[in-house]
Amino acid sequence: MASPRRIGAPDAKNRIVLMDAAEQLMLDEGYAAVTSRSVARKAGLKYQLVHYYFRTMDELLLAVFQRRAEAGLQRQAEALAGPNPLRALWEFNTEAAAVALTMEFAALANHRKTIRAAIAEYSTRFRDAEIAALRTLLRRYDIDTEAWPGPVVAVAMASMSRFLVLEESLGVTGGHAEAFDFVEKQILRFEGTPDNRPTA
Amino acid sequence: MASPRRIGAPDAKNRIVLMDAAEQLMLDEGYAAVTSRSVARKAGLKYQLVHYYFRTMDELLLAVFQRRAEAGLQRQAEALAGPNPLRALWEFNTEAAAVALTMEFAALANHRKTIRAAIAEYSTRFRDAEIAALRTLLRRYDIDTEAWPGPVVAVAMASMSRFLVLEESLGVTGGHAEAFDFVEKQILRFEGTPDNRPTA
DNA sequence: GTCTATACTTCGATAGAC
DNA sequence: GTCTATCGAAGTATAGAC
Repeated sequence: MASPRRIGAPDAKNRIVLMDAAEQLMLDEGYAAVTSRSVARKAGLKYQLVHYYFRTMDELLLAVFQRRAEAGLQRQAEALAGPNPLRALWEFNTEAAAVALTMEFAALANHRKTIRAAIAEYSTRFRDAEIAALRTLLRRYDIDTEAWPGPVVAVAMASMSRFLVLEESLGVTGGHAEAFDFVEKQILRFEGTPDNRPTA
Repeated sequence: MASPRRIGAPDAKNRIVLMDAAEQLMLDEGYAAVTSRSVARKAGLKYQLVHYYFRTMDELLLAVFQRRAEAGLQRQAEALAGPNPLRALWEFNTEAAAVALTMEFAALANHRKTIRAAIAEYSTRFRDAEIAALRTLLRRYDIDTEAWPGPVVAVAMASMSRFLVLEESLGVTGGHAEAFDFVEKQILRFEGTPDNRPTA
């Protein structure tokens, strides 16, 4: 399995450049467009360099995913620790680029074992953090957690946010205005606007 | 644009066989694995025949999508017209194969114009039917449509069902048991079990 | 309707010189 | 660390014989 081939340092500048190019390509044209040649072209390098920094294309894709996932976990933690966790979480989960990239990796995961394992691991960590945060949050806002358990609210928020963003990117908007309005009302009710917390 | 090349009849048997093979490949290995050679191999035909029945690979993919979408609209209409529309809609939207195929096409749509247009069109028709049905349904079940507008419930059901199925296929299950349980309780409340309508 | 033959492109990956 | 050179495999698509 292991190759005796030489490999570039993990912190080399060109390694980062190649990862940036791969990520951008994935967003613009989908994972199928991420080839060693296309990545190198976008990075302004020779395509053989891709194979010098990454043993296989899977290794490159995996590195791109892990970098974003780690950064995402960091940002999620900050959002949940802030003064308006509900709003911050919703906004974090409706970032168009992040959702698009996640969907692309999810599609890729259907037939790439290593990607699949990485997605499963990070998704679980994201979900666990959301559930833990929502449990305490719902209690703080005096919400009936018998009728609205934390895990249910977490799944509902995660699914609706991603789904709405995904559909909008495809040009589908039926019911979106009402859905966004509904979510906004709930957030307003418990956290008000970012600058204006409700008194109740 | 138009080619003078000969093309097979739309109802030819091998055309159907090729579409079946393409669909199965898409489910098993993702859209990137759907090539003229792989499709023909699975169908037990020469790969040149793919180009005889379909001018381009896009045309094949589009035909596969449209066939499933039309069948789906038909089944959705039946579900919504039945005695337990809420349960039927939920079950219809949580069919693993259908969700997987939809997600694969959604990913494909990011960089294939013709697929994108088809997805947008059919998704809108699906959503419109769901919203129309839920509007009358919520009224029938005496649900406060001020607090729970039809479009909001439609979007929530559509997003949660697909999201849960997608995550399970990746091996992510955090919060799923609670979410499925929550949905089941709501359906039970308004429609009971399939054989046992509630009295209230 | 199905076949052979073919043209052309792009891919991942490696070896070895500089 | 980057280059040239190259391999073999796979892809889309078309022409023309049968």
